[in-house]
Amino acid sequence: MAELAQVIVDVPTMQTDQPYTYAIPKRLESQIQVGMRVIVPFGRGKREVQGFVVGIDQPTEYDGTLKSIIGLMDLVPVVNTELLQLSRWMADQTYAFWISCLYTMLPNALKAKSHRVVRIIDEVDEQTALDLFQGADELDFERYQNDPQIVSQLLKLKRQGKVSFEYQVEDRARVKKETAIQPLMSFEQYEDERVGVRANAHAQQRLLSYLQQIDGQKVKLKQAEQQSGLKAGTFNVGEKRGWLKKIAVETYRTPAGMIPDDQHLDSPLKLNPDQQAAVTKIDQAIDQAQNQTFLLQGVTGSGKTEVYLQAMAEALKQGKTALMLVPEISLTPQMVNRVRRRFGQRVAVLHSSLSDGERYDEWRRIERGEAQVVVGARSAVFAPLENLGLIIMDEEHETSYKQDETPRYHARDVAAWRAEYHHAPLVLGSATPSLESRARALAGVYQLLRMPTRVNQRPLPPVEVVDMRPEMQRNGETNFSDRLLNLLNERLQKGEQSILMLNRRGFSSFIMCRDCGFVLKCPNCDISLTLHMDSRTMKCHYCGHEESIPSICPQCQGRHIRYYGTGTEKVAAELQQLMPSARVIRMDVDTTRRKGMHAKLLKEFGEHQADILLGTQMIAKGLDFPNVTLVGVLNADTGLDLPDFRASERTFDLLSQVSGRAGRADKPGNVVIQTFNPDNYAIRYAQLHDYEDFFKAEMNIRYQAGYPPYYYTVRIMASNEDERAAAKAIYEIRNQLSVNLNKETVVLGPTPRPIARMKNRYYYQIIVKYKHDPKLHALLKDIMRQTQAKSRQDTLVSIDPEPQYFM
DNA sequence: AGCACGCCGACT
DNA sequence: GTCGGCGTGCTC
Repeated sequence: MAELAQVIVDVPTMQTDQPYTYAIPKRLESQIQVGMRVIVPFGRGKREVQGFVVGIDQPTEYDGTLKSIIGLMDLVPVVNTELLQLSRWMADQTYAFWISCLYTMLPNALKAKSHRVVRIIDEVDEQTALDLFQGADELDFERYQNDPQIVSQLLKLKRQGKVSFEYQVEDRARVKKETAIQPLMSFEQYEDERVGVRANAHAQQRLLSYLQQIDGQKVKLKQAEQQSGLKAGTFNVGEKRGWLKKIAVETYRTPAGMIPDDQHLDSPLKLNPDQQAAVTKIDQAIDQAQNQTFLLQGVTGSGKTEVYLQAMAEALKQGKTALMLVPEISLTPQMVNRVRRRFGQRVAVLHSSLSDGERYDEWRRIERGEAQVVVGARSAVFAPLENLGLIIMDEEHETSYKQDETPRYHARDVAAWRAEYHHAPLVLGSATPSLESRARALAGVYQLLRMPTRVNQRPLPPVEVVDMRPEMQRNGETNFSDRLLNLLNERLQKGEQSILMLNRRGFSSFIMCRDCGFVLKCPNCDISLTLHMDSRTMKCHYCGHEESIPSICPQCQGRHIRYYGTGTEKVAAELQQLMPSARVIRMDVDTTRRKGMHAKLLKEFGEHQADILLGTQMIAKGLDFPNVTLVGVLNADTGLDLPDFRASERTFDLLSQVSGRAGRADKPGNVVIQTFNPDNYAIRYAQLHDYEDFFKAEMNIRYQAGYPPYYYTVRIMASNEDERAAAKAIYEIRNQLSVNLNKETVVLGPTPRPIARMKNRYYYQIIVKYKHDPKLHALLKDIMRQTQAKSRQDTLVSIDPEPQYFM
């Protein structure tokens, strides 16, 4: 019988990042399983925390007295063997705490919420009893913890032994219940009941017939009302007469408007030879349970999605499950519905816009095996699918697959791990693969599948690059070249639509004093504040600091404050002036913040309620509007000057993506790219739709400079409120790194981060570039351990393997 | 993280 | 003398 359990406790620190051994009380022995959440006492006080059972009856070195597990949070493990193993691996790879990795894999609803409660255990004088406790015998500590006076009073009472602090761990995972009716009689009994009902009580007669019809089955009340056409009141009468009873049944919160229609599924489309070749290869790997990684490189419009769908169908046919990852930004209703119409009820969708409850429901459907196809963004890579037969990652080059907070995992690596575990193929799809992946395909590590032609045989639209420098000289400061304006007007007359994209990467609108050059900066961070016209405030994008727009320069008291930079609002205003009759939909973080707004705006545009869709990067992906024949990029190069070796790659990707957006149906399209760097190679090759030559040029640059994919990289960051302490910490780390590493390994820095101060903390960083350095991993883990332990002087050290940005 | 233990200054 | 400040180290 099980006696000991190894538990990872919910205390995310380096010192507690290890299993703790607990005794299993008799009453739990038969129920407890690895992967369940438990409540355990932890620490000297009466603290209770949530933890995960990661082992049962494993040998332990610990020989102190063991505490006992208090209770189980789950009836069934929430983490299966695979995911438990994965979490362990992920913690190791990302230098994160095991507990953080476990929580990252699970829906938020399973996170513990612990409550501190202060309870009176001895006589307290009446005054305090009234003032503090308002006559009750306990109070919620969380509500008063920010009031130092009350806290000190409570602590005093505690020292006197009159109150105790207790913990309650609360499970937030709520299962939604719905009312259903349960028939209580047999067909014949209902027939007998008819006698006692007046003949003109039609509703009751109909209820009896309905109850006979459903033949003892439970039916949800809402559904019963619909099916029978009876009112809720009639069912109440039925309850009183003892014909039926109302019960609560478990149900799922189906996200609004997403109810899949059952039997009217789409059939697979006919494939062209390229698609067919790709599907055949992938199917083969599924059938033979081969852990092969494919790089599916297909130009925009080459029909990658159809390849995914048919490959997933094959996995299902084999009785396996399939996982499809897409960037959050392309998880549009259009895309989701396409999958739903192919696989119907077997699909679960994991959006970021789901509420915690909805997400938990979808997760449970997957976990119970009710859904065999999962579509979702980054974190869906942890979907608890069993028997995985295929993993697909669309737009594999997207940077959003890497989480930029701990645990800093890359969904591609997790997907690769899971594919290996399940002996399943992994398909990475993109029109513009990351250099890393394409290089691996070149080396034969991945199998390259190409789809160079578009499904509709239509050539990619011609791309015009407009040099904005002469435009500015001619027309003064403007966001619109004459050429673009002409084309826009032309579309407007023809009743066709246009998309305008504003590249906002590393870019924001700010204000500056024309007299003295003063720029309003955040008091906590080293960056200028961004102008937000909708709320008429200046905001900091890093810490959220907000203040009003000054009308007088705080430095020289001058009155010539000017707005600089370009936001969608400003462009929309200019557009309105230049083309008064055009109807414009603006799409950016401000207009889409509210839930459902994103979809609503797109729907409006799709219904041609507007002529021009103006937006930021978020409009670049996955949209497919047949009536759009013009795509304009207002400022192609704002990302090019950033101190980031991937800047060119990102610009190329972005321009390639938008270029595919025009003229997909039977109308020819135009693409206009406005830029101040018309000769830049990223822009040139994007204009020519030439990935191959871009790849070659960029690889050459990476080779020269020693960047990925020729080198691996790790970023080490140290931060502190005190700048000197942060600097000191990073130099100490630098010293540790100078020993023991390979000759080929390069340590860059330390340097202050490009944004050196954020949220009132100073940041320093080191970048390590290496090809093969077996000692580095252990050394970095060591650095983590030491820096966290070292009397935790408010210095935070974090390690980011393969950072997406160096800034 | 959160708590106890422990060692120093300023109060009933 | 003690109350209570925070620095230090431990949590099965």
